[in-house]
Amino acid sequence: MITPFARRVLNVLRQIPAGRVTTYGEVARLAGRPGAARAVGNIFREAVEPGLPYHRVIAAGGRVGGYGRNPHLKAALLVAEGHTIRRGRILGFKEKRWRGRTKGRTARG
DNA sequence: CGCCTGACCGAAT
DNA sequence: TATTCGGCCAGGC
Repeated sequence: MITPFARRVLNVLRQIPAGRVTTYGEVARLAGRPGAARAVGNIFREAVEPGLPYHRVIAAGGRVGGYGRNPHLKAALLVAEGHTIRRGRILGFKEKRWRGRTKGRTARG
């Protein structure tokens, strides 16, 4: 079902650069609904749009989270992008965490 | 509007 | 570190 919110959520999803990860809560926030992390997960679950980096959205604390009927696939895709997963968590999560900025600036600009 | 579910989050133990 | 519990929100009926 295409809803305005789902629309924005998928839009944010497209902004996530490869090699980085973000959380459901962050996506919800960027989509304009802070706290709707659960809803975001539901949207991904129903979303059928191909070509979107669903696997780059993980749970808080660096936990991999779910992935429909293929939770292992999510981990595999993340590892394939250069991440390291240990005990269901991404190592160096806070280092690779995407904050919603594709245009990283190193001071001054 | 109420009821239920879920790819969640944060705090407490 | 792992487990438990309450809160939060969107979607479908």
